Amino acid sequence: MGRAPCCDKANVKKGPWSPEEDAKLKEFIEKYGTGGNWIALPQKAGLKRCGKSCRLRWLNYLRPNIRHGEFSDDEDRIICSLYANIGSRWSVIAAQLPGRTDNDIKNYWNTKLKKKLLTMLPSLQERSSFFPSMPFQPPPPSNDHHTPHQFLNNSSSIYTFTPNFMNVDNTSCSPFVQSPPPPQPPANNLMCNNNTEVIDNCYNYSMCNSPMQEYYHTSSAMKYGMIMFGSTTCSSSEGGSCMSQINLGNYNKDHEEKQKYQIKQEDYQMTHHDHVLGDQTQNQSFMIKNHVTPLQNDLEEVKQLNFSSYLFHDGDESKTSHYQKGVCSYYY
DNA sequence: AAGGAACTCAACCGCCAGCCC
DNA sequence: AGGGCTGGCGGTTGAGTTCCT
Repeated sequence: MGRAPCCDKANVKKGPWSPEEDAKLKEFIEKYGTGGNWIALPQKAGLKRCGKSCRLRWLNYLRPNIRHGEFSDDEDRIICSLYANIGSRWSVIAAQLPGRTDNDIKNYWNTKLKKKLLTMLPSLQERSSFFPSMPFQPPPPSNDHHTPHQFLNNSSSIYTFTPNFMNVDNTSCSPFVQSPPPPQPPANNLMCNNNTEVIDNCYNYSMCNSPMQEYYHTSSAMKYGMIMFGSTTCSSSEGGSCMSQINLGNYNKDHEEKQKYQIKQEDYQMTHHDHVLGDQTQNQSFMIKNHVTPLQNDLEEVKQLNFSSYLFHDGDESKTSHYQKGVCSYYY
């Protein structure tokens, strides 16, 4: 048995709304409210429309304080930041942009903002988990032990990507910012202390023992099918393989936190594997990040999200490989 | 000027969670 | 407890518009 239709499809009008219909709907809702029942509303209002259609028209177009038109730079930043962190949760994103509808934001992202970012970072289009439709290819195996610096030196340009739009010095920046040449890795490879506070506040770079920055490299990094997203979490490492350096300790220490975000062990592992960076990560700390951003701190809804969606925001997890979902950072 | 391509965005579709009986 | 109903949501569509050649 099929699903019961929400209305009599044969007797409802579809397509664009006329000014008369808009006026009818607006007048009715302003007078009587929705009555908590959209399905019954069109009949009461004298509209030959599906209740869902009325709801959509009201929410996306007729209700007061709706803003249409150009998005500001600030709005761009918020959208990018949230998208990078939580993916296509348009209603959650819209909740942070007064007057904007989820539909507007979705359209804006799909038609303009995504392209805008691509323009800023052309080779991103080549291969990126950022765009799930892009095929992912594991990087070639590597026997050398490049330091990140050496690795990055092979490149023509280096980008820092911070979806929360904060530079390491806490100044605001655009999503993709060409970075200065990376400083030399610290001699002791110690990236950051294990202070939980650092984990909880990834912006406090000053707490790290050594300079740390995340880089997004247009040719080399993308060649490896990676994109580094988000704010940072620190970790330390003392050699060993990439996999063995996966720093789960900080999260494991905080069982409550782990539970809160429903972190799964496999979620960590999928992002940290030799296939992504090979031995190039041997001397660097490398771990999945908890995307704690100031914005999120204001967002109870965001906090409730499954942790994996913070890390892998490509939508349908059942259709994508773990590697495609890889969202990672590397530090030195 | 015309025709095709590309883009925009309002609207629709169908799934899902939660509520109610 | 469970089935039906509804609202909410994200993905997709397609008509209208703009751009390009």
